[in-house]
Amino acid sequence: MARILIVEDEPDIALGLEEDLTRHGYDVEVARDGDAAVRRGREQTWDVILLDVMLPLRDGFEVCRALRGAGVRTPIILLTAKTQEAEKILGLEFGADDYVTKPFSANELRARIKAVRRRFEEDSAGVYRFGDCEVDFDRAEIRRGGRPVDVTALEFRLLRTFIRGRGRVLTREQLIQQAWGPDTYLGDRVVDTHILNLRKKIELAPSRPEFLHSVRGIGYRFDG
Amino acid sequence: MARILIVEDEPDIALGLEEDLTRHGYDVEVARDGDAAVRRGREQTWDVILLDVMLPLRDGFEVCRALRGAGVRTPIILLTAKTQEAEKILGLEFGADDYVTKPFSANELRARIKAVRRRFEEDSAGVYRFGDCEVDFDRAEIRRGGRPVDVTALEFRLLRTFIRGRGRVLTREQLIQQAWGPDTYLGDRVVDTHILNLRKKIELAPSRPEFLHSVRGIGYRFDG
DNA sequence: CAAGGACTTACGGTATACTGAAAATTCGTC
DNA sequence: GACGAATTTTCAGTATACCGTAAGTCCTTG
Repeated sequence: MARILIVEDEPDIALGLEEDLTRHGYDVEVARDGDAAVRRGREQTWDVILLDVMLPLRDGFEVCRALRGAGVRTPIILLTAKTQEAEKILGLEFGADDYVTKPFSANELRARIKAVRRRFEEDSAGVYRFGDCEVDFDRAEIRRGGRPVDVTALEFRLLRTFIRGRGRVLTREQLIQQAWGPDTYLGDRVVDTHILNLRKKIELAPSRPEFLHSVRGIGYRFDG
Repeated sequence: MARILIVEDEPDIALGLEEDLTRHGYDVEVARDGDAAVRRGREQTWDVILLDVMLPLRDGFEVCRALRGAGVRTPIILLTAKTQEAEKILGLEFGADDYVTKPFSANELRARIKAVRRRFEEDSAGVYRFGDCEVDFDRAEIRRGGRPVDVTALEFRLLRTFIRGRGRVLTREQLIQQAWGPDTYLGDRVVDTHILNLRKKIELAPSRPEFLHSVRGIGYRFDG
C-alpha cells in the first residue's frame, strides 16, 4: 500500500484529503508545519509527499529544498494557491516534481499522484540511452560519446517529455503542458524552435532527424 | 472538437449543460427522449453520450442497452437522481462507463467527461489491424507488412473515422464533419479524392477495394 | 444507351514546418 | 538593485507538402 505524507496546516483541507486518499487505498499521514514535514520526510520513507506552500515555520519551498538537500528523492507535489507561485516550481530549483493549483478536485489530485508515481518508477531507471546519447536523469545532463552536451533546463525537460512518450506522437499543446507545465499558454511556434535546437544537439544530421521526427499536421514523435 | 450527445427531457437542465459544455469547447447536441437518443446515437458518431435515466418513451437503462446492442461503443455517462439507481449501473450490465448523481456541479461533470474519454482513449490505444495493415494510433502511422506507409494527417483522420464506424455506411457529409471537423463546408467530391488516395495506400487492388467500399448514392463503408 | 455517380489525374493556392536572427525575459553576480 | 550573460520567446522569410477544385474518363444502373 502506497504511503503518502500530507503537509498541510488547515485542518479542513488536511482531513478532507486524508479521507479521500484513504478511501482510495492510500496509507496517509499528516504533518502540520514545515519543521515536522522535514523531520518526518527524512525519518520515514514515503511514496509521495503532498506539500502545501503556505505553511507555518517554513514554507513549502524551503521544506522542499531541505528534503532534497538531505537526499530525499521521494516525488513531491506542491499544493499552491496561485499560478505565479507555481511557475517557480518548474525551474526545478526546489526539486518538486509537480504542482496542483487550488482549488483542485480530489479526482485531479489523485490523477497527479498516480502520474507522478509512474514517472518516478520510470525515471529511477537512471540513464536512458539512444543512438550515441545518454540521458542522465539523476544528474540532469545529456552526454554524447561520454562527453556532456550543453543543454538548457527547458531542453532537458522537453527531451524528458519525449522519452516518457517515446513512440507516440505528441502535439505541440501536449508538449507545452508537459514540459512547460499545466496552464501554460504559449504560441505553438515556441516548440518548433526548441525542437530545432534539440536536434542540433542530439541528432547526427539535424535536418534529417533520426530520433526527433516531425509529424506534419499533428506534432512530433521521438523514436529512440 | 469533441462531440457530445446530451439526452435529457428537462429543458432547463439540458440547456444549462449545453451552454456550459459549449463554453468549454465541446460540440453539443441534445436529444429529448429515449427513442431519439437511440436513433441519433446509432446514426452519428459521438465522443461521449450523457444519458439521463428518467426519460420519456424509454428510460436511460434501456437506451444504454439498445445502443450497446447496436454495436455503439461510445462512452456513456448516466445522469441519475439516486445513488441506489447508480449501484445498478456499476454492475456493467447496461454497459455504461460512468455515472453522476444529481445534483452535480458542471465542474464535476466535465471532470468525469474528461476521465471517461481518457480511459476510452487509453483502451483504444495500440494498433488496429485489418488485412496486412496496422493502424497505429499512438504513432499516428499506418504500416503495411510492418513498414510505415506515407499517409497524411488528413488521410489518417479519415481512416480513423472509418475504423470507428466500421461496418456502417458513412455519408460524405458525415465523413467531412468527423474527419475534417464540425462546421466544415466543402464539396462532396473532396472525399472521393482522399478515399482514392487512401485506397492506393491500404488496398491490394485499389480499383477492386476489399476494405473501403463505395456505396453508390450514399457514401462509403469500411469493412475490416 | 443515356445519365448520374464514382474514379482518376493534374494543378494552383495555402497551410505548415524549417531556419536564423532579433527581441524579451530570466538568471546569476556583484 | 543593477548590470551582463544566458535563456527563452517572438518574428519574418523561405521551402515544401498538402489540400481542394476542376475537368475528363470510366462504370453502374435503370
